[in-house]
Amino acid sequence: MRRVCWFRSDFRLHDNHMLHRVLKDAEEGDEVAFVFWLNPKYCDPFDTRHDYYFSTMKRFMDELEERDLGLHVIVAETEDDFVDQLGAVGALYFNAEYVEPFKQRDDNVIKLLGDEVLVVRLLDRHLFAPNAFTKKDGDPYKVYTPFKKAAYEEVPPKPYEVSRDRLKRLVTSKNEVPPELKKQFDRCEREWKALGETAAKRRLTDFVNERINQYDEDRDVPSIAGTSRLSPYLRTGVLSIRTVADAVLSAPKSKGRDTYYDELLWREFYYMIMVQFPGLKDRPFNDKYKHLDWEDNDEQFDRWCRGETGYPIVDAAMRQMNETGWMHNRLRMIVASFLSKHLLIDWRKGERYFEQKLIDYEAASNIGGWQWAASVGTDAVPYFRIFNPTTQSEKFDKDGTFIRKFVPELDHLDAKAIHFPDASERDGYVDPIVDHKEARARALERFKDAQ
DNA sequence: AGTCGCTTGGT
DNA sequence: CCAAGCGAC
Repeated sequence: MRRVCWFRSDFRLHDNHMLHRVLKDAEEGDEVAFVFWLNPKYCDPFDTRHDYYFSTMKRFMDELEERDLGLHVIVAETEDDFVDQLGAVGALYFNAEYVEPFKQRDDNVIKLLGDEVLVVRLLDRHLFAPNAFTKKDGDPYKVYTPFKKAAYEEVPPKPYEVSRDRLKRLVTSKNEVPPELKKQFDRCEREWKALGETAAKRRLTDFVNERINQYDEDRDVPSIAGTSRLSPYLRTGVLSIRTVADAVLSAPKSKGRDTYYDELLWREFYYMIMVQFPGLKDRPFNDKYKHLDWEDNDEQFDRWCRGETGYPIVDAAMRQMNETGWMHNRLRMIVASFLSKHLLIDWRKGERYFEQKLIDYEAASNIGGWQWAASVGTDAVPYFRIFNPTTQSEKFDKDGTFIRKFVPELDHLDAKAIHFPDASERDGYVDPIVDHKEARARALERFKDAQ
């Protein structure tokens, strides 16, 4: 039998549910093929996240080749065409996606394959199934804390073993780089550091050994590497969430460790919410804010995107994302609060801008985070908790180290002035596009109207 | 996973 | 002046 493993965002050989399972199922005389569907539709416009994704894929293919394995790449724009090009399939294996449009795509492919083909769709990208926890009445949780309590009762799954030797014996596919893929590889210009499985595991080990104990405090300071910085690996599947959880829970108990594990559970929570309540990319969880009167100000939105709001911490954060494809989490909260409260611009525009730019974009986490910051989500920040960007800056970027890095025109200012330079100190920098006090009052009023 | 404005009690 | 405490948003 020909067993096909369909790689999507899971560029790794270790702890891969799909690979573990196919090796378990394969019998004498079977062959295993690795396939990848390249859909040119999703490659334009080619932004930083594409650069990161395809650079990661290239690295993965190099690693496969070293082991005498390879990826059969299919170029197709429709599910029909993809299934046609799959060739003979006895069984199809893949790690499940639960969020649209990917779930629908997978459903369509399964349908086209017909009843003759064994389809094995596996939980891999998360620790727990999206329906693993429900309240006593059977409804899904809508509030994080009780969800977390339920999740703490459960032991997360251990990493899945994948035998390299058995892979080598069974896998017959070889690397192929059709012109369309070559084109994407050629468009990659960035020098990404630390791509691939080995680098990812090293970063995990380093975080768990050296930094996790201080995570609860250090994670809020954008100028230091206090966070795990594992999200790009989780996004591309270079690192498995089980491997992460296993390493974290094996570390000595500490406040930092528990806080970090809670962050993994926030990731589980938001994905569970997205599965249980479809459509949240386009509508707020809280119906009350369905018709909130957002400002339609393209100029201010563009200024926010470019990092030219005149609030140094906001601009530094946006420039970090524009330049590197990643933004520190404390800053994600600050810029999201600024867009949705100070500018009163629809959170969906910000969510989509993040989608375009972030190399670690996960729909559920991003949408959950945006709805949280904009106060329109489940278990969101109350609308009257409005971040003061200057206060946040003074608190978490005390001496302005982070601002100096991404807004060099302010580097000459001292640690006091840099958080919000006054008119005489703004030479070469933009004036603030809104007044904090006025903007705050306007947001309070607007949200109050919707109560 | 807030901030503001006010009071109180200190210099 | 300023820190700490508090209720309100």
